[in-house]
Amino acid sequence: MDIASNNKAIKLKVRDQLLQCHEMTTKVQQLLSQDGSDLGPAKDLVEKILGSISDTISALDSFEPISPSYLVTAAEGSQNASCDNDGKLEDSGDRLWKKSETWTVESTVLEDTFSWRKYGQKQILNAKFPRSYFRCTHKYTQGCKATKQVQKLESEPRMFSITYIGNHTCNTNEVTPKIKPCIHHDEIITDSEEIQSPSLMISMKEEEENHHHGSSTESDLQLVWQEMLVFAEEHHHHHEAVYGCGETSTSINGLDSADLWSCQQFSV
DNA sequence: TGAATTTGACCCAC
DNA sequence: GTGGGTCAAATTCA
Repeated sequence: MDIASNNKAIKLKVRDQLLQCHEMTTKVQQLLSQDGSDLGPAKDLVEKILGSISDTISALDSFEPISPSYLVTAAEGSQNASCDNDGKLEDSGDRLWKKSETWTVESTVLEDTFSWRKYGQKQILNAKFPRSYFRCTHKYTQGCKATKQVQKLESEPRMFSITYIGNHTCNTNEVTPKIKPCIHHDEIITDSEEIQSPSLMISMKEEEENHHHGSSTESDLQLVWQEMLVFAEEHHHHHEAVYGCGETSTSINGLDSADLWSCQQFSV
């Protein structure tokens, strides 16, 4: 494995660590919810931590598109079960792009740091809830190919299965964003009765693959983490515009749409 | 009035 | 033929 591939493996490892942090924080949140005493500030803090972790994961995913050769095993469920070296799928660049950069998040939190435009909704066979289709708002202005699909989980209607297809290639700094106040996770959570106990689980088979094949060590992990912190500090102002306040209300719209499912169609 | 969402129609892979 | 994904006109929203 070359240096670049090793760094990417380490980056995935870092994200895996973040996911574990998110899960542990979620458990703390559940414990706090069970406690009847006044722990409002603590709960708020936990929700902010969860939001920060989710943002970090999203930012980590979006900083650098992961090469198809590296994520050739990326898959999610039966839909992408054929993410092997199937020649039929690899003769098209677009299909290759899709099959190689697909991952799924199961979360009660629909928001992320990007701007999405809903372009369709379908009732899926044998599925209780419809699936919504979103594309990047900058698809036509910047040719960004990122899309996502959102569907409620039958087993846990409060949660959504969010499938991201492709990394963002858009540069939100090059467009004139609508200046809006910062939107924080706690505000979004507060705004929706659906959102009570954020729980994030990412299923990425390519991560498991790379865990096995990668040569990363704990010391490597610490070094990368320190580099990420330095990088984040150095680019704080830049990314604040991208991931903090500069973007439009992307997932808020998604949240509204998702809530409409339950309000208008399913009366959950 | 422009942007975003909805939804039926269409396309394509299986 | 069927089902999933996308398109685009109509509608709604801010």
